[in-house]
Parts: sequence; structure tokens; C-alpha cells
Amino acid sequence: MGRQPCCDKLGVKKGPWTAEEDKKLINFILTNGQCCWRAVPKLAGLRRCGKSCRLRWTNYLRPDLKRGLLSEAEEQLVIDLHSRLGNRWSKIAGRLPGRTDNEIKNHWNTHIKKKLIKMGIDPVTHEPLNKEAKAAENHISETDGVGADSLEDNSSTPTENCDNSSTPTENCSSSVGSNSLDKFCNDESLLSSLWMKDEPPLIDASWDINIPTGGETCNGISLPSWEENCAWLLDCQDFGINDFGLDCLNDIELNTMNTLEMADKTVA
DNA sequence: AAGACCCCCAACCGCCGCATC
DNA sequence: TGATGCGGCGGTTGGGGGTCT
Repeated sequence: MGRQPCCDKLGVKKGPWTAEEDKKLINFILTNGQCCWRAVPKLAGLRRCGKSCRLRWTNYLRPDLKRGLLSEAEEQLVIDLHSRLGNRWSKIAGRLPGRTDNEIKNHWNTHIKKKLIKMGIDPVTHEPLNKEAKAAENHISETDGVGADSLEDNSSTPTENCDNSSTPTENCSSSVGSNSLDKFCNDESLLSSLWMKDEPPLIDASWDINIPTGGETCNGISLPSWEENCAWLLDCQDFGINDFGLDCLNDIELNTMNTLEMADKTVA
């Protein structure tokens, strides 16, 4: 017997989300938190697959998301992490507060890849392109390696991952012929903060408990403020703050919103 | 002005790992 | 121990918008 599809294909809507659907999903999660995604569509009154709801929330609606292009620092961080982890976008995203794996993956494919090629660096191996032919010859004989896995375990420093890799993408980037990347890799304070043992996943932190107040930093990258994150939602012409059914917010959340509103008025 | 082309990114698809029974 | 359910991940796609001719 085959596996059941993740959702009942009949009557399930696909394609771009409407403002109305977003509202429903936001309302539901603000009220109930993130629980069983499969049940979310039904409980929230959405004709969507649970998977689709999860994706929409994590990639677009989550209030702790940073929006806009990746900064130079973030880009360099992505490059470095990719050289160590390969295409494990969720792991990479976990090191970039406010960024999603989808966003990083997209940015990699549309911007960074081209940039690296232009710089003469192979985006897969992070080796200089003219070395690729030689590297390919030698690669077959390289079978053992722990680089990325040991990184995931946070059991060693980055420089300790440089010896062997099971795949080209997991090679240490120390040999990359990019001055800026080398400079970045040699930023000990930044890197040490990235590879700290027992460091909790950044992205996985509960957004509704630790609402960033703005100006905070993580790994040297500034976190978005609650205000900034709400702004884009509130700017949507189709629905304003009340349309989200914010009456379902708890006191803390409402206080936060009120404080921000007051601050807005003060600044204005 | 309009058609062709390109770029970007939100969303989908299929697979995998883990938990549970 | 295998079947099943679920969440999560990474690859891919398609459509909208921008640019070029």
C-alpha cells in the first residue's frame, strides 16, 4: 500500500496566497501557536495543504523574518557556511537570524553563484575555477571525511574541519582565492561566535517569546525589530492591523504593539 | 508601443528521517 | 520489525515584473 498524500488533493487550493488566507493563518497561529500543521488548514478554515501553510508561515509570515536583500556580511557568511556545509540551506539559515532557507537558497542561486563565478571561484567546490580540473582528478581518491558533520555537532572549531570532506562542497574554504572571503574567515571573533558549543539554533528560537526590540545583534548581524517586521504586513493595502484580528493577541504582544505605536508617534 | 527575453522568488514536489504503533 | 504519519529539507518550477530590442 502506498503512502497517503500529505493532504487531500481534492479541494486543496494551490498557487499564490491571498491576503485573506494570510490573515487566517496569522490569526490562527497567533491564537494557537504552531502545532500540528496537518490540522492547521482545517482549524484555520483554509483550503490549503498543511505543508503549504507551514511553508507560508516559515518563509513569509513569521514576524521574526528580516526582509530585503542580504547584507554584505550576511552574504559572506552564507558563502563561508556553504563552503563548509554544502547545500544544507536550513543549517545555513539557522546561522542567519531572520533569514529562511528558501530565501538563502534563492539568493545563492540568483546572486552569489554568479558572483563567485565572476570572481573565478567555483560555487560548488569553492575552489578557484582553474584548479577544478586538477581537483576533479584527485577527488575520486578522497573518500573519508568528517568536515560538515562535525560542524553540525558543534564539536570542533571551523579550522578543524579543514582536513577531509566526503564531498567537494564540504571542503574548507581556507584555500578559496578570495581576499574578502579570507578576510572574513579570519575574523576570529565572528567565527568563534558562530561555532560556539551548545549554541542553540538561532532560527528555531520561539519568535513570540523573544520579540526583538530592534538594534540587537546576533553573530554580528543586526536583528530585525518587531516593528520592522510588522511594518511590511501593516503596509499591505488589503488589510490593516485590525484585520489581523489582533484581539486574539495576548497582553504582552498588545503592549509591544502599543509601545511601538507610541514610539512611532514620538519620533514623528 | 509591443513583443521577446531575462531575472527573481514564492510556492510546489518528492524524498528523507524520525516517532509511533 | 515493518507500516504509517508527520515535519522538514532541498531541488525545481512557473509566473510576474523588469529590461532589452
